[in-house]
Amino acid sequence: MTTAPAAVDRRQRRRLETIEEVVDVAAEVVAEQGAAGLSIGEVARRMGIKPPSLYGYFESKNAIYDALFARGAQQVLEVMRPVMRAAADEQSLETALLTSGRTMIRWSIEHPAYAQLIFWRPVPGFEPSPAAYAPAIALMDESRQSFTVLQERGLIRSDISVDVILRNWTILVSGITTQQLSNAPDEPFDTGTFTSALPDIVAMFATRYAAPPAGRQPASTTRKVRRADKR
Amino acid sequence: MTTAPAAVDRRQRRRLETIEEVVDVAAEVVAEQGAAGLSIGEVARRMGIKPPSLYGYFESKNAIYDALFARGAQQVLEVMRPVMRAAADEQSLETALLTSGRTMIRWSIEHPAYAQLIFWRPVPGFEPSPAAYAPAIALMDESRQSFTVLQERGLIRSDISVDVILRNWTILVSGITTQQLSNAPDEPFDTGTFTSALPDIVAMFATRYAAPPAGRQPASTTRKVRRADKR
DNA sequence: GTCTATATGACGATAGAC
DNA sequence: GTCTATCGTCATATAGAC
Repeated sequence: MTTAPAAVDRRQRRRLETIEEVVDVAAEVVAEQGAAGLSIGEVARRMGIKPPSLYGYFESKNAIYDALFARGAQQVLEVMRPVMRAAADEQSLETALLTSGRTMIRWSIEHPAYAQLIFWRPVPGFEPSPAAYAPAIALMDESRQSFTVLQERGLIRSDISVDVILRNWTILVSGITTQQLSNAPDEPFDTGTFTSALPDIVAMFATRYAAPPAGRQPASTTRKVRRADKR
Repeated sequence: MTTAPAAVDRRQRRRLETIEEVVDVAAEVVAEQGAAGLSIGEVARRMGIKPPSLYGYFESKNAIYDALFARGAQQVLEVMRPVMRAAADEQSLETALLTSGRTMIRWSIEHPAYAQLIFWRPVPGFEPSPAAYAPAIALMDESRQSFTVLQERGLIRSDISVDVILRNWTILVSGITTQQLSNAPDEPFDTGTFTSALPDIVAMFATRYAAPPAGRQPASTTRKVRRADKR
């Protein structure tokens, strides 16, 4: 029969492969031309088909953006998940942040096409669908979870909420990534002008938010760290 | 005579006014649609003229982007210059950074059209001309100058180069701005989720880079600030 | 079912009439 | 100095070949 399961599967599989190829090619184009430089015609040209054929797989250009966003968010989640799990078991806040920050920023620098789409909003009129956005939310949830564990383990000051810690940490990661991508996008992660600042930035953050060693905290309220903390 | 100086001046002035109007309208469009959403047709429509007429004033769409970049960079320089001068005379690194950081970030949040163009690279193929970029360079130069003064006045640690300080400071400012603009662009500066982090971030930075008070610095090499500073 | 052919309207840009 | 006319390309849509 023409509708036998095997045939359906084969066709379905072929279709999914094509969809993947579209996203692959779109990612190439975005990597070369920037997120706003994606065109359906260019994708079709590289695939050796005509632009209208793409509409059999994606109902609009924004749907391709959405697939790119989804794939990027999914990849970064997969890359970050084991690192965040390991970070929660780290011996100090500083090493935990250094490894997870390095992984996150390296991925962003090495996948600027996805990073632009996820970190910035370069495409007018495009908003990621809830499904595409889900991994990004999961990433934030797991980050919050890791910080919570670190705080419970006594490596993070207990007088500051995890949400504030997380917000401030995302600011730092976003700052390094943005500066590197917009000012020197061709520098590799390992020798980047701004990526090289990560140890500095992490030390800064850890000095402020790491829990002070037990028994070393005087009753005095004039400690520098305390004083500056009115919020 | 038709080419008498007075007539030339009047025509020249009229022309410059029109050029200004084009940039005004383009700024409106970019504020509404994002940097990549600018179209010559839309600008012409709002001005009540036809698209080709714009080519009498700008030779290309990128030339309009360039004018926008130049105006934005010029404005931010003018806004920042007095603040940076004052910052150099401030009583502490923390207050100096708080006022200048607040001014810079507030301007960026309140002028997202220009900020996008200056901080990010949202338009494929557009690079600002040297002339348009000049104010941005001047801003960096004056920032470096301010930090140098603060270091000479003993408010900044003398064992770290001004360039590293400046780089790390731009990372923090860029991080706050980017997070606010891309995650909650409609929040005003005063109550923004990320702009509210500025005092925290500044305190973090100042705790690390402010010169320790004279006479309070022990010979010990185990000071926290020192230890984390291998670079 | 998936493609090609074709059409529409907006875009950036140019040439030339007035 | 502004217009009309026009070009090539773009995203998008539909009809129909195979």
